[in-house]
Amino acid sequence: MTTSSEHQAYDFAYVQEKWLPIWDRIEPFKSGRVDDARPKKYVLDMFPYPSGDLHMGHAEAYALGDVIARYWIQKGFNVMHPIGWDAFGLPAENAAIKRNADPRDWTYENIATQKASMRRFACSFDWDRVFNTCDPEYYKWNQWLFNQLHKRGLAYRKDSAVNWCPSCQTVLANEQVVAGLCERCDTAVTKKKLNQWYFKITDYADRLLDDMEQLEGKWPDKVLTMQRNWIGRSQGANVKFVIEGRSEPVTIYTTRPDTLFGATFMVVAADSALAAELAAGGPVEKEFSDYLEKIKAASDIDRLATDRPKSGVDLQRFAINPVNGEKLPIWASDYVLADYGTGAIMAVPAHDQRDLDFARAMKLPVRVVVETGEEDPAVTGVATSGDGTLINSGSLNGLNKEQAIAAITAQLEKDGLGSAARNYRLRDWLVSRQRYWGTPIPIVHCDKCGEVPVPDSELPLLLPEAKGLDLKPKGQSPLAAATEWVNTKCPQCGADAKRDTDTMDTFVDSSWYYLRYPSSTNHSEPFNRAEIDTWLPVDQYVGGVTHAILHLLYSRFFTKVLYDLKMLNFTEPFTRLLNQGMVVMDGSAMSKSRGNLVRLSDELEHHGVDAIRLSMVFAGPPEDDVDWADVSPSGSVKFLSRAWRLSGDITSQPGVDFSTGDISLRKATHKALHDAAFAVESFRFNVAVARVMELVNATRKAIDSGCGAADPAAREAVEAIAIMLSLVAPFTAEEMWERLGHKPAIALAGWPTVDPALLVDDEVEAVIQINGKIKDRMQVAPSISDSDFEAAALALPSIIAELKGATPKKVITRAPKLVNIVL
RNA sequence: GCCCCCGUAGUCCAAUGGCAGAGACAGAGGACUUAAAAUCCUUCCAGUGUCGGUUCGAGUCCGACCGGGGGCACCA
Repeated sequence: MTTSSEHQAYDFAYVQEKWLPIWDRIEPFKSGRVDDARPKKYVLDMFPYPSGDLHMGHAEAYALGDVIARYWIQKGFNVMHPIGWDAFGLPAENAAIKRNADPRDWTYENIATQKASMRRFACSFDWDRVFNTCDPEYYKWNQWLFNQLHKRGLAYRKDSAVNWCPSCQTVLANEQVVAGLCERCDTAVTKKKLNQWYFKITDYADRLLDDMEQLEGKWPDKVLTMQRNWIGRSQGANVKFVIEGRSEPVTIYTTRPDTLFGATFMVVAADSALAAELAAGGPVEKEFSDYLEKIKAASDIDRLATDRPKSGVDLQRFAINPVNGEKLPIWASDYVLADYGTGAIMAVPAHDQRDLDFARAMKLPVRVVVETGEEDPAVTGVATSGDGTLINSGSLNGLNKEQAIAAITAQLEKDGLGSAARNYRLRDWLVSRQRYWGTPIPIVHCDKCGEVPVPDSELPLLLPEAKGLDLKPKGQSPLAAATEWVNTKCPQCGADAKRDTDTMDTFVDSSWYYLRYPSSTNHSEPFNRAEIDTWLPVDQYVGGVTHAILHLLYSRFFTKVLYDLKMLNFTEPFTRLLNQGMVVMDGSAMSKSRGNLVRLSDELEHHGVDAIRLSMVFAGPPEDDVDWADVSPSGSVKFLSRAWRLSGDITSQPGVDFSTGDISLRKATHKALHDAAFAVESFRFNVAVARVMELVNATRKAIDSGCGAADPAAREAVEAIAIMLSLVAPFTAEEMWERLGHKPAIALAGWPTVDPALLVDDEVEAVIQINGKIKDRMQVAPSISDSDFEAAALALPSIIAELKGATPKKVITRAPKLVNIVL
């Protein structure tokens, strides 16, 4: 075997091979031994989906997560940095269909591949805590949690028009429909009336919104905004309208009750039960059903077109406006949504653009009730939705919008005609899927007892073997064909019964996985309360912004449910969130079809693990996309070898007293340690790297033409460089550490204590300005007082000359950096 | 259409309201070398998208606009 001294050039391949087995033995990243007195830190990377080997995106994400985890370890924390696999889902199933194989085999093979790659990538994971969501030991608890939700009415079934992907042949959650397309395969999503399982996330809408206060400043604003928009709370009023010829009044929801006097017609959602009822038996029944057929045929894409002309059917029925007794014609149209509010609206064309568009198309009257000073909407075609003075509105006349809303809401409540109300854009979470590779829903359907949960003692309800099942999508779960599995006895009455054949959305799996890591081998409960209390909530979560709504919202929901079940003592799962950007090539996402795919394995082969990690971290702020075309992995190699070379130059012995070392290099070292720590804690990892580069440059210079290699300050500097580098380039750092005479592992060396005395400069260069323009500079002591500083500045010959005897109007002094003389 | 983020050298990016340049890539030159590579050193390059405002002082704060990116989108 070659020794490191024989390697006079930096050889990343040799260093990688050398240290991996040693680290395997030392296991520096095991967390949570019982006697561990260090304060805890839970650093979590979003777990990967095992869809092949790791790619460039993984490399970036795990490099960044590693900087954080390794930093806190160096700072003396007991860090848990676990990893697992989000292993259920469609890609495995599709791959299995294509190869006529078992999704299990494909999945576990990919997990093994990724795991090996992560080890080579030197991820600081605690390998003792690994689990996969497709392990029965894990999905058992999915089922257990499903039962908990079911028991409390938070998991329920209903008939509804659901999003249906004709290609995947499965239903999709609202969150999985992106611009009318299936998020997975980009097929246009259609609607289908089905009986499906839902989680009642809408019960938690207010808390999901209000608890975001806890996350302010700790999560990216962007994500908080996206979640707020997604939940979409709106404040308004419900108003009851009497319908001629119908015993029950119809309630409508509006955010503008102040415009009630301006309502000139009513619209009900064409696909609502109410519309069908109002049309039934009337003169327009045929016209209505034709219209309904037409809009059902339209895809979501058509529906999304903003300039689509308004359409509808006059139902020839009438509603009575409760405030003025006017008869309003009732129309059915698809521009009103059946599942928002009450599926019926009052139309105020003067002050709502959609209503105005409809009124103009159908030649319906427009009545202005809020004078905004703008032109008549009936003429311009532009609704005036802003504030103004109420007119044509009885007792509301003269009020502004806000006053009118308060007044009319109070009046309606008093008269029993309406009440203040809230609505949400958020819909309940559709969790059932008609596919094989997921957690079976633990419900038995019994003719006598109805929905009966599989008893906890019988969990996990194992997924039947894939062998012999046709996994091809056909609109019904493949599990339905597993007759032996489907046919069972009712757990309650013992009669013949059938199992539910749907599986759970894989987002159920990922909604609570972070709770499992502390207890990943616990067989008797999903997670252990004492361990949860020790480790949770997650201190730092790292992952892509693609999960800004779906995964993060669902996880927050689960946490709140579990809090209500008294299984947790916190209400937000992720204290801090960092969203890393994507790795792109020449400005666009990498893909095989684009021909701009960069293979991680090739990059690692050419430049080594450390250089790739360094390139990812140094490329820019972590939230920004990394354009691989802009980064220079060979530059990273160059820098690493420069740093590595320093470790071979040091001639002093380990343990030498640094305090006798060269003061200027010592100052540079302590400043770098201080600044790099600050940069890491504020997620400016690229800046932290720059600080290390600076110190490397300063140390090179000091050794070559300054204090020399034997000076204790040189050792102090190089040790600091190695420790700082260990966050980003663990192999190089470990090799440097050994060449410096230390034993592994540098990951546990500890961040050197910064001496505040060494952070103070002897002298600083101050700037003297006149009217904000720099006129002179001077060297001053950092501790100089404002008055001394000002006097010294005014005494400078150049300043005296410049002032020509004029008296300054004002002098702004910021010791020790700047004096600004205002004339 | 509404909301959010971002515009700094050829490129990627730094700069608690206080000297626009920390770091790097690319380029140029030099030292070393028979030469090259490697290494070391030196160096060119913008006044911060545009216009206005606040301020003693603005890349930084405010407003408008231009350009780029993202989210939501008939949610009454």
